[in-house]
Amino acid sequence: MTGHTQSPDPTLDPELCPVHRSLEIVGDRWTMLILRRALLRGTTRFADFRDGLHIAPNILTDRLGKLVDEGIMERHGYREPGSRERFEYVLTEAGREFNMLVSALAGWGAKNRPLENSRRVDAYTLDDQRPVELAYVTPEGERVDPQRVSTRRRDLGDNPR
Amino acid sequence: MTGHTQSPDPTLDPELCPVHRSLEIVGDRWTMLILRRALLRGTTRFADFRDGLHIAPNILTDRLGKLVDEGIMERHGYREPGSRERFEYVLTEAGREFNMLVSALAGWGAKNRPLENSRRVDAYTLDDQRPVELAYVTPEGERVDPQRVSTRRRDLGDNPR
DNA sequence: TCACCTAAGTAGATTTTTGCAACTCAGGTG
DNA sequence: CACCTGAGTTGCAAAAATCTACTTAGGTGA
Repeated sequence: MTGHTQSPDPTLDPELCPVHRSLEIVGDRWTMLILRRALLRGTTRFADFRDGLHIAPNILTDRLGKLVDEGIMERHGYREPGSRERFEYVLTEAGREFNMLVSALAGWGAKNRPLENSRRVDAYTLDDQRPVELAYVTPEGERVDPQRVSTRRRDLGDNPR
Repeated sequence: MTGHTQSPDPTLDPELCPVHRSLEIVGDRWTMLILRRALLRGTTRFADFRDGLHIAPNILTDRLGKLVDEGIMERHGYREPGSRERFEYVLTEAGREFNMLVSALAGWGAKNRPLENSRRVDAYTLDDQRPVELAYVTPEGERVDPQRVSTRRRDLGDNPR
């Protein structure tokens, strides 16, 4: 009998679930596309994001502003010879750590929505350019197939509510 | 002088970037929250998603329908003793593979938005319950710190456009 | 000096998507 | 036969995204 009183579900509160906290930042239609472009192409400038993504400038302003507020990007002035000062948006350390998220998205898409002429999204070590992959590993360093991995919370019993 | 004519940027087309193809599916404010609940709590029923996420039923209908159309969930009839047939939404293999994405989101959130009382999101092997983590690894099985990994495309030179 | 250029935005009208609340529908129970 | 429950549907209001045009600040060339 699960005659439980509906406790105020704690997973509701974004504060209590790290997945939800991340999604508060990147869970809209544009932010992750902006970060992908920054991570995969090194884009930093307003006009390059705007033209490359075909995003409306007011939306881009809003999203870049939020990313700066969140400490994911920094707005830096720069000056090219013979131009006035302009601004660029560069990833912070926290922003660069979205590379695992980009790799996870790329991995899912490549496997589950394969396409003949699709571009590859590779990852490699910065120092010596060795290829790396995103994978589940045990503390002993053994790779485990994602299909053999569960993220199910064990403190819930089998109550899915 | 980069007097090149603006070639129709190929990364624009979602068809050509696996990250974009994934985001076409999970790049909105609700879909990933639904998948998180399915993966972390094993939720399958309409009312449990609705009440657990505080999502409007019309939005939930729409998102579950899309997930079914995309082959990420399957709508199954079930019957509890003394009830009529009802329906549940269960993850397919493609859907379960979003566990890496959930782990990536959880990893970013836990590291970059740490919070005292936050719930942990762990992953473990299905067969013998050993803990696993999401990590970048070389083909030889060496773990590499995400800050030492780049996902930058090398075929672009340093043109970020 | 002045017309023109560029990058980085703002501003306002329109369209689309969400959110909310109430209602429906189908079958089962007392 | 009145009521219950889960799985939705419908209609309207509110919020967000989109499209387009305009602004701003400084630099260049004539």
